[in-house]
Amino acid sequence: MRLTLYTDYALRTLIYLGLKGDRRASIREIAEAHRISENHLVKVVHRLGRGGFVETMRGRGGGLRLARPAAEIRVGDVVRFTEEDMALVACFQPPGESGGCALIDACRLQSLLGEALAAFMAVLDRRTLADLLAAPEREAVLARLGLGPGTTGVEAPRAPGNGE
Amino acid sequence: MRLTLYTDYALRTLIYLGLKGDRRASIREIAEAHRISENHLVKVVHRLGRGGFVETMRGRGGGLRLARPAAEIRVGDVVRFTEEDMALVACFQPPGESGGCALIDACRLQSLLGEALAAFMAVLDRRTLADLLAAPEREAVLARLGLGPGTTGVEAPRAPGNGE
DNA sequence: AATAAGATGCATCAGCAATGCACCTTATGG
DNA sequence: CCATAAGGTGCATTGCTGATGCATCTTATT
Ligand code: SF4
Ligand code: SF4
Repeated sequence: MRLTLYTDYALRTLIYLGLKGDRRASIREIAEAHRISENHLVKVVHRLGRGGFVETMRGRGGGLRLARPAAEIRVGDVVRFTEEDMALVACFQPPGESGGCALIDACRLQSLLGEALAAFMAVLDRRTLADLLAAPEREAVLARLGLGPGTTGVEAPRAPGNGE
Repeated sequence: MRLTLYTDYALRTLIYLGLKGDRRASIREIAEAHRISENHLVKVVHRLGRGGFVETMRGRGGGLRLARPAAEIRVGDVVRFTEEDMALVACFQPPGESGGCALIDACRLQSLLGEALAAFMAVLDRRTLADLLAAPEREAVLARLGLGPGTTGVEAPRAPGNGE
């Protein structure tokens, strides 16, 4: 019962971008702030881009930023999108693959687990990225990430220029 | 986001034992019925025994059966007991281990995931093994497992003697 | 004794998440 | 236009750990 690091990295990235507001961030910058593998993060970011969560821009002065306001990015959607394998048990995936349980089609456990998973996701769907950013501990996060205070664009979403 | 096969095997075993009622079953028997590794099941059963879910008996004529009535075995408890690693993300386990996230102590995601996990387990805690056995598809399960009908003790919970 | 069960520990396998590397593509700037 | 700084893409490698197999011991029945 574990989420992949991949998913957590995706969420960390979104948090970082949310704190940074309008300004773009490069993959390297984010990887260094979090002390995580840059190579791995490349794939995470790319996927987030294809999923419409972040907007990437190549070339000099490029980088990434949130594609939508933080308040419109539901945590549940991110998890659903980045976590590849949401099959709690073997029978969740289409039959014929990986063994196949003898009880399939006649097992109540199956639906119970499905129900539990739905409850899990429901909690995550109730919150957006903005909720994660609004934490009172925000300043502490900023410090840990090496971002200065007052530069997040969160309390001043209408930053004049987005020039990097 | 996956439960281990270990956990699923444990639940399958309990379902099997529940259907079998008072009669003991051997590990081999259960493994064959479910077409799963006997060696692996040995460990599962052993752990279930240490956890007080099943009652094992060695030697000839030995085997295992439920240690408590099915209605008193909560699904959530079984999952909690058999699933070793319930740390959804790295930060769930005590600090100092496996990297350590830069956001720890200041991350809202952490508590949100904890909340979601609690919701997940709450669903499982609401049901007992008896609920899994009472499914209308019971006959189908019995057939698939090679157990004859009318021998489960489920519809006749007040079996006169518990003699094996 | 012989046999049929579970108990226990160790070795091995296999899948896949995680990581690294090489190279390509796109954009900016001078 | 070329140099450079970004992201895009594919493939190779590593490492963890769940899953499996095997050998041996212990316990109980007949
Ligand atoms: S026992 Fe039930 S939940 Fe588990 S794999 Fe079989 S059908 Fe699915
Ligand atoms: S980002 Fe938050 S949830 Fe993820 S590991 Fe760090 S502290 Fe935990």
